Amino acid sequence: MYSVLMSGTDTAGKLIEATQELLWERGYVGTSPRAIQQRAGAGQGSMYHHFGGKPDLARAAVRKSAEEMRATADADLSCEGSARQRVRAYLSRERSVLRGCRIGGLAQDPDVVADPALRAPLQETFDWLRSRLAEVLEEGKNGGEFGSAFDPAGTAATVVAVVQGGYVLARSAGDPGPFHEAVDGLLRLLDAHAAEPGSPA
Amino acid sequence: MYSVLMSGTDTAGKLIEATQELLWERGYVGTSPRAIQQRAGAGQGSMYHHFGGKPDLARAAVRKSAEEMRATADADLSCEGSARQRVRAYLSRERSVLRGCRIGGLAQDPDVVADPALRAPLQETFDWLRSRLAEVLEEGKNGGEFGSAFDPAGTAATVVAVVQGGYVLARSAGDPGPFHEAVDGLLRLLDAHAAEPGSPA
DNA sequence: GTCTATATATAGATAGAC
DNA sequence: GTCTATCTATATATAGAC
Repeated sequence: MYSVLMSGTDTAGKLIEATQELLWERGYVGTSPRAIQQRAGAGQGSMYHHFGGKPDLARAAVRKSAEEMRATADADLSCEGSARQRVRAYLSRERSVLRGCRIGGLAQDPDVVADPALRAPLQETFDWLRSRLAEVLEEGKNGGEFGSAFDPAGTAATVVAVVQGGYVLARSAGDPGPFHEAVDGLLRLLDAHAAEPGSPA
Repeated sequence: MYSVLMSGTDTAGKLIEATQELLWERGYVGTSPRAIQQRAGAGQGSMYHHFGGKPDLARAAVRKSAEEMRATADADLSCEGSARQRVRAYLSRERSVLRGCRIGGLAQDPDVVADPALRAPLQETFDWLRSRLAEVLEEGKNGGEFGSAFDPAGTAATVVAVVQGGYVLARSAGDPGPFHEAVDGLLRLLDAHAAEPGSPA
């Protein structure tokens, strides 16, 4: 198995990176081996030497994208500040909204959800993200940032869904606006759950 | 132009309905004219007699699906009850969660967002839905259901995003669970915005 | 209106030379 | 490891008979 830790300077690495890009832009069904080879600057022979075919290459590319996405999210959620500030940092990070989510976008593809090896990185990424957000929100609740009725796990699922759904609304509108409206609406709802001023910090 | 009001008993209607189903199941890129003809029980000649080709047929099918989706949502949001009850009715309606949204799912398809005539029904549907939800929430706020800091328009965008994102999480997990967790988390956040008991009904 | 024949391009992969 | 040739199936459509 090709190590995901290598950078894309060798042929196999370039093929993986080209596949990552194309899966993001065109989805799995819309990505052809030919397009991958052209973008990677590699020939047919190279691709089928290093990988068993399109599904095999796609599995490597999706795993790598999932790892990168987790690292990015973890950086936001592990920064300095209160739980509320860290969730806000995650939600307000600059994104190329109209491109959508590299991982979430693949969930629409029937051939991806039908192949356990292709779907697994999606499931693992969102499971991890929800649980990491729940952890942060739980810390905030324990620290007195939220009231006693506040539900960290449920709220974590809502936060992730707003981001993924925001992408859908933005792409449908051809405009990043709806993404930001959905996120801002969520942040206001979260503020309403804030504990009374003067609660334990 | 083929009237969207006719039922699918004639050939053109059957072609449109077959296309609606396939777009939902396989997306635009993943749907071939051949598959449409087979599902509709129509031949090549029929399809190209009634429609100019795949894009033309897809435009008719997407417009029809969008109309149907708006009618369904409007039924929930126009029912009896408080604003909170109507939004809850919309969010808690029974859905085939793992199939995803017929309209939102198409936003992932690059050929859909690139074609203004194909993307327009998506944009119009979500614009309408957000504005209809904002209307309901505004009525609720005016009726004293929510506090003065409550933002109907922002919350409406959040509600729509949670549903669309919930589909993404569920399909990624191969399990409807995450959809319902995201929706439940949202409903709890909304409850936190409730006005004090005793406010004007 | 519907059918069959035909046409070009691409998808996705294998074989074997170098 | 990489290249070129080759292969079968499908995508997407046009032409013209009936």
